[in-house]
Amino acid sequence: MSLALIDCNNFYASCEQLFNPALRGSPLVVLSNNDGCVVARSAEAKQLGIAMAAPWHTLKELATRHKVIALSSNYALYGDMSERVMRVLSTFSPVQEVYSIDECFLDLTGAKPSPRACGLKIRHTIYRLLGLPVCVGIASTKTLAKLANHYAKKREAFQGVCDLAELSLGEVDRLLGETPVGEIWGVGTRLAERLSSSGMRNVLELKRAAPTRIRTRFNVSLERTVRELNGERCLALQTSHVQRKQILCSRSFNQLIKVISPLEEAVAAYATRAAEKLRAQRLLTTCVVTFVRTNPFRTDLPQYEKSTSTCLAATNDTRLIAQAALQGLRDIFREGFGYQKAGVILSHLVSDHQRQADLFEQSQNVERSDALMAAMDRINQSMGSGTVKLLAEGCDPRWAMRSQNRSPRYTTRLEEVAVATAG
DNA sequence: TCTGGGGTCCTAGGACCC
DNA sequence: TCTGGGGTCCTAGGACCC
Repeated sequence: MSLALIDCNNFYASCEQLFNPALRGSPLVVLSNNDGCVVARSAEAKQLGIAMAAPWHTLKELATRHKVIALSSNYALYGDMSERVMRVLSTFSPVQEVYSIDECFLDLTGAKPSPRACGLKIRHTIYRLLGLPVCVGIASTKTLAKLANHYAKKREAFQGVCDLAELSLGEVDRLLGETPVGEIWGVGTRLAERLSSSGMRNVLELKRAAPTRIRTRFNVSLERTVRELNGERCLALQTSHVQRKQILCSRSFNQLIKVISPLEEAVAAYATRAAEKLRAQRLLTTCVVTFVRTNPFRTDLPQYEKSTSTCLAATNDTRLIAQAALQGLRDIFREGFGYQKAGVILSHLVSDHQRQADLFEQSQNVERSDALMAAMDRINQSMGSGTVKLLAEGCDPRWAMRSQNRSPRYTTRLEEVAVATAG
């Protein structure tokens, strides 16, 4: 079996450079919501030693010195480019798992003339059609394909496509021996530390560990990882659309909030967004969680964190969901803290065609609710998000996040569309 | 002094991913 | 001053049952 992992290089940064070629060749970073952390870096920014997820405010001096360009994230643009990439990739194999916004697995078993040749063609095609660079890792399991992709990116000799099956066992083990254990998919900083102190510092050392022993000393997930490193498939491809288990909407504020009224506006707005996502996925929720927290980095200030959940008869009505979320907020709000973040989680989701008749609810009400929600969604889709909204969201959201340097939504807003110009 | 054993379900929290 | 958002899975521990 040949599983391929296709991953776009520096995806967000590459998207920005695609629509604004003047950005090419400069160190470029894309920032998270609220312009908080670095979430993508161009090759030049990586060379400066800028780490993934580094807080932007700690990099200001370095950035000024090296003229680093920082853009706010533009998810409308990245989401649209992602769809195009996935559509092109789907033509190379009937078996595709879209794993994240910038990567997918393809089953290239039996590809002619070889899986690696197919990988090279994929790379060439995506660049020709969409202008985005991708790398391809190929192996017999997902965990190994992820590693192969890492080698395809890091080692020039592979020319962007690495099929571990084309290497000898000795060559593979030499590569694994040179790779820190933290590079493995599923091994984060905590596990890497624990593995290191148990004498497993590189991938080869973990590969040679006894799976059952790993299970007792660590956990079942790491046992699967060890088996996958040895070519035993434990993680299946998720080719069909899997139903979400929860929908979350939360944001940090641009300043600490001390009183409840702006929190209420924010929670009403998050509940509204979450309900929109719920309807878009044709789901109903039966449990609404509201949470708030202070800024954990401000050790000089008193800390508070609390969540609460409310059960509902299955619904997708923004009004009911917002009402439940706001009631939750009033239950957990405490005076005397500076709140930095709030959020709404919808869980215990069910499909909207298995709505259970509520004895106390007249079906008429459900129909009217459905019609109202559909009308709101239509208006907001055609005339812009927030055209129709709950009064509870407020009209002047001073708590809204920063996004000071977002590029135009070149591909999804007519008034911001990219136009090719001569010269 | 010695206080069953085996099972299920739920929740909170941790760790990880991109 | 400024430290993301949206997910998943696993585990431990408590409550409860017979």
